[in-house]
Amino acid sequence: MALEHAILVSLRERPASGLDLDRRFNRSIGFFWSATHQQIYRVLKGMEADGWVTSVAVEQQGRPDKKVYEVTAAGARELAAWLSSPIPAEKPRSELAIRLRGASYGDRAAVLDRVSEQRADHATRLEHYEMLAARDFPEPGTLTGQALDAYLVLRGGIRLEQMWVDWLTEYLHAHDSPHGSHAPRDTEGQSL
Amino acid sequence: MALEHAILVSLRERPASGLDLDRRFNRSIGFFWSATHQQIYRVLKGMEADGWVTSVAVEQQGRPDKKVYEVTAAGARELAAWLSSPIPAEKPRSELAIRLRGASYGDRAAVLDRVSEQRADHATRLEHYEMLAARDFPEPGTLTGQALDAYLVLRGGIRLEQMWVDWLTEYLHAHDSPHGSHAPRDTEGQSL
DNA sequence: CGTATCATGTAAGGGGTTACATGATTCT
DNA sequence: AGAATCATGTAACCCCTTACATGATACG
Repeated sequence: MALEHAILVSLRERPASGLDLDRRFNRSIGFFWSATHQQIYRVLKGMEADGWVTSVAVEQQGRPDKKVYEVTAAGARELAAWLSSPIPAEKPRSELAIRLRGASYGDRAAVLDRVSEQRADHATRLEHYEMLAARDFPEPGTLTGQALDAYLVLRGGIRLEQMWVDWLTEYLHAHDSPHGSHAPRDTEGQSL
Repeated sequence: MALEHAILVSLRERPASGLDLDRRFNRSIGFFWSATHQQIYRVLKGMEADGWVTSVAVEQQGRPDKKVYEVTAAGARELAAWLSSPIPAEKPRSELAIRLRGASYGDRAAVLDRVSEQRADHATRLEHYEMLAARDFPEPGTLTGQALDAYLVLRGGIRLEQMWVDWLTEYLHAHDSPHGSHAPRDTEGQSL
């Protein structure tokens, strides 16, 4: 049930509507948790029924009204309790790893192409995260509290993307160079 | 639908019963995909109905019979097609990151304790993976085909655990030291 | 006028987890 | 006799995804 708590964190940082939250889940928070708008609206409804959040209809000019949610005292209590509760083991879920492992049971060249695409995606995301870090946190040494946490989570995103790029580079390199009887690839100009 | 294909990969490496697969999902394959035995049995039944696998009852001495599954030609075709198919974007799911991000809305000391536990877990897993790599792949440079893939996936597990240890170390250090003389140090052990 | 964006939903179904069930055999 | 392991399941539930729905206003 981490989505509820991710929403609580986001709403404590700043009140928001369902669509606002949807946008946030495509940005900072979404680096480590994803959610669709359907899910967000449904969960918000449940959270309001549980008394964790309240909503106020806000009129806008030239736009439909929106329901802006904020965290109640009960919601803040729930979040605090959750933050101190034991962390269940994270269960791995990487489809790409299965493909890497099973590559010899299909068209290896095709798999390597997919891996190259994937590496390019991760490299792009890595650049994006690094840009965000430089833009939003130019002086990390001075940060404290919530801003420091936000920065450190972004650092995690950078580390994770860097790991993917490194790993996939190792995979491609191991399959390209040593017994290089495969088709020549190396489309992406990637350093090693 | 990656579980079916993870099972196909595993069964192509070697035929197995449901419980065998369950054990494998706590080992090599499980480094990047987890599954409970209930799920495995249910999915195996569906796969047999679809004609992707067949089972043979095998008698054992002093133990109950077991149903050993192996991949059919249709299953092999399905796996090959899947391996060449586009890879959907991996959707992040890290409860720990949400806790890091939200730490200032609860008892920070308690959160830091949880993070320490988590770091210790990842460090233990890292050691375990490195032991497996040293034991099972003493000469990585000589590997090819399926064995090379298995090794490279294990390398990914090592990289991932290393990333967690480094990240959580950075987090703890940033919140421990009074003044962030911030030099996020990597332990990035470079590969072959 | 048609398309895009803002904003909030409903409905159906897939995938996964948790709890419980069953029956045999080996170990202490 | 009791516990642990081997081996295979059922049932209920929860979370999430995919597809579809609605109605407004802004843009070209």
